[in-house]
Amino acid sequence: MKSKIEELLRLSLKELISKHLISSAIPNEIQVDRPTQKEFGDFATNVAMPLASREGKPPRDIASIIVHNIKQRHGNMFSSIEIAGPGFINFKVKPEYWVGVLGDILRDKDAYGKSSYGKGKKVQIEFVSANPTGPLHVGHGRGAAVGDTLANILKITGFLVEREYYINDVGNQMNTLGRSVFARYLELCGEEGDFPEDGYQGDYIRDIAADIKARYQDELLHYSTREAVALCRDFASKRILKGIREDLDSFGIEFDRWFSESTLHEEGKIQKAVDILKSRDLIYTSDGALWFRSTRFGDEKDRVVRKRDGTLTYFASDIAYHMDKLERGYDKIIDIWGADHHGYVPRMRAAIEALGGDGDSFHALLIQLVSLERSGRPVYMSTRKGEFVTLKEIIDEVGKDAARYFFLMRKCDSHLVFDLELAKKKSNENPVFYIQYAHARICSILNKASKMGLVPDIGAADLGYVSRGDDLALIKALADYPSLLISCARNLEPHHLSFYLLELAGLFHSFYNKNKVISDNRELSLARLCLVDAVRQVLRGGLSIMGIDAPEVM
RNA sequence: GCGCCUGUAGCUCAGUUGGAUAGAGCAACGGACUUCUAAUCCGUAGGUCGGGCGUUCGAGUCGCCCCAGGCGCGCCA
Repeated sequence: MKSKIEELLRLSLKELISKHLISSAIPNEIQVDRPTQKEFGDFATNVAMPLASREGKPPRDIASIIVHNIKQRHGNMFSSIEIAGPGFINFKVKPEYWVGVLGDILRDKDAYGKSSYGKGKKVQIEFVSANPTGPLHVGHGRGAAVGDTLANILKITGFLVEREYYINDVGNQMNTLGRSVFARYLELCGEEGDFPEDGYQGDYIRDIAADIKARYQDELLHYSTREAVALCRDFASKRILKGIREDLDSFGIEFDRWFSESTLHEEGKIQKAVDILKSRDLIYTSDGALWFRSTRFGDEKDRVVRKRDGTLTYFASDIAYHMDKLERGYDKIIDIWGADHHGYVPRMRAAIEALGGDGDSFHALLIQLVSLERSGRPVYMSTRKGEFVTLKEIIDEVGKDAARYFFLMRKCDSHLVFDLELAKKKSNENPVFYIQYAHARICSILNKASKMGLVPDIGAADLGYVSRGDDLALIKALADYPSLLISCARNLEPHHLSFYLLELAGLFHSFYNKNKVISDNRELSLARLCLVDAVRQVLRGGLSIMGIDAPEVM
């Protein structure tokens, strides 16, 4: 509905310009809002105000020209169009037009909410990308939920989306992993195992070592340390990666591509990237190391890509990785990182620009910390000791649905407090439950109705029965859904969806308590069945975008 | 010291990219089940939007300066 108003305004302005009633160009973004005050109508626009300053006329005069034109062209759609305050134009849409939304929803089914906002542009979204050195923990869970949901939102708003997981399977941390496992293995063999200072502490390391022991017995004792560590490293990373895949699977997340860092080395892509930068005079040698001139692109200092000892930095791989992304021709590249990597953004952006990419098409979404609570009391975690709470533990305790919702109920750059007890509650305090319950309630109504021979049928229903009061309020909320998704996509902010669904569920619960859907009035019942069926569809669709089930019975 | 994020009701947070009188939920109090799911709903209260200055028709939103908290600032990953 909102985009329809925008379209009308655009057409109207176009005509006014061609008739020379307005001389400036159409603003590229016409702003239409839902006003906070009910008296102001259903929609409001401020177009007249920015235009006024360019036209050198009072805003209210401009507004009146626009209003006159729209009344002429599309007057039958509105019950009133008024000019208010400094120059707002307020629209009140006729109920007949509002109820049409129900038809859209029931006809389009799961496609309701779809739009062509993204114009088929290719978007790559890389998320989770945890090193295969340990299981996924809570923080990864938040990144996973955000990334997956954002991908779904971008898809439904008309982008072509690819999801990717980047595996850091090269570098020091992998050797540390190998040494850690080998040390535990030696312990199991009754040997002196000097556990590395910087080793991985978690119990999972012992478990992996035990598996190696079970499979190889004492064999590794006869290997050189180097060979043994390498075996442990490969065994462990494979095992851990398998675990990560399983965790993501049970979290409902699938990737289109698992991109291994080692392939960059094998295919010489890092060298290639460095050579390209070198040819553009963006690489220089200093103190025996190779530096990238990231300051040329706004970074605060230049960055090392090859250390004095000849080994490459993590950043070097990342440059090559993003060069690979650029070569794949995406219109938008989204990386989801932990907020502790924020210092990394300028240099990554610099690298992209240096390689000829558009810095503005690169977006690094930073995900803030998650802290766990249990009924308001903090659950302490220490990564250093390996005492972190894993994603698997969370899913096992509160379930996939609650976990996903909780990870999405704050905007990314806010700290998130995840209360495990709240997530398990079956009451209106728990937002997931509240939304799912609304859905189940509707299913129950539809079920009962169908036993009475009543089914929602948009062709047969007289929607005049739902064009007032609580019914109309619900319809207006449903009509917001498509533009809400666009707004999520535009700002890369999936959390709005969780708020929207909560609000819609609240409106429904309130409606439910005041009004009977199935009543003696057959016409009213049929119309309301269409209404609640539409609510059910939007709830289900929204939840599915968030990766949350919509149970029919609870 | 420099940079990024955060600061909105007692608590947890929204605020649609500068719009009209700043909103939810929880907690508290009082009510509603002979009902399509009471696992729900209705009503009542709460504010110097951290502070200050500026930009303009208009600021929670933008700029600058402070204050508080978090996180970064490696030839670590």
